[in-house]
Amino acid sequence: MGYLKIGELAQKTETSAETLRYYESEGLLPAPRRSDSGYRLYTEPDLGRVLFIRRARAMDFSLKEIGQLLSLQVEKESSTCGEVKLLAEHKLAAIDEKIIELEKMKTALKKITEACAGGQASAVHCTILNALEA
Amino acid sequence: MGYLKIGELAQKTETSAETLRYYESEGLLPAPRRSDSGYRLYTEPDLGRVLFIRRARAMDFSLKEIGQLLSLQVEKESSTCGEVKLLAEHKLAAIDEKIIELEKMKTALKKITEACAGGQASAVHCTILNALEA
DNA sequence: TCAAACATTAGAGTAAGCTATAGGGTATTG
DNA sequence: CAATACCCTATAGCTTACTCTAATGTTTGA
Repeated sequence: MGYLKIGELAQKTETSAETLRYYESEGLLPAPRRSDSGYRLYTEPDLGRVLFIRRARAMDFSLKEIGQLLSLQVEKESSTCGEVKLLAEHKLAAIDEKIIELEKMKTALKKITEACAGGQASAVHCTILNALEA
Repeated sequence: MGYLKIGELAQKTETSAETLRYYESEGLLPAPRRSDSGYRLYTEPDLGRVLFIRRARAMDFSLKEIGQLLSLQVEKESSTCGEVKLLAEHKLAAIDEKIIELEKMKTALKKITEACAGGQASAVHCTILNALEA
């Protein structure tokens, strides 16, 4: 009792069984106990770990980075808060860079799109095409 | 005279020869004339087309979308300005969505990062790990 | 003239994060 | 007991936009 089969864990974590096996193959999840018939049997801590992974994924951490976070987590006693914070700050900086890049794109694209009259007019004089050409 | 070999075109457009051949294979660039020895010979319009592709890439258009833009451009007479604008607006919306998502991530990550004391303290009570766990 | 720099092709490899398939065995429900 | 739903492994495929390799031919400059 208390064990979760892979499908149940998948449901609780809004992933798929394939993804969970994939995480295991990538070393993000420990190989769980098996039933006599070879089914994976997961426990509460496994559930927590998968939720951790999903949350970190939602924050755009890569699986590799999540692996680092997880090992820091596992070795909490010997890890420092600073190590964890450093990872988070790097990620924060990367996110910021992405946003800045996208804002630039947005501004440029908006400018040329707003200049475009649109409608049924022939594209011969379309300002968007012209902008991309010139 | 006036023809560019692939390396020259690559240099002028800040791409690589491989990338240009790849664009050709993907139908984004027309198959150019060849020299007697089989070398690709590019013309001015080809240069413009590659620059168009690079600028559109910089705006985050996918190669597929660029293909659409290019065919609209080629059939300017029969295309409407509206068609072009629609593509641009979709792209703009997609960029906006990405920005919003990243802003959310940023906010969440910033919050938990700022709460973290960092430093040499053991990670046992690290607020970042706790936030990801809970 | 001959080496270096450049060109050609077909095809494989890369990155990330899954997703799907084939060919099985197992558990549950009626 | 049978149908169905679930699980297993191993392997291949997907997506995007390149990037590289091997084996070979061509052009250019000293």
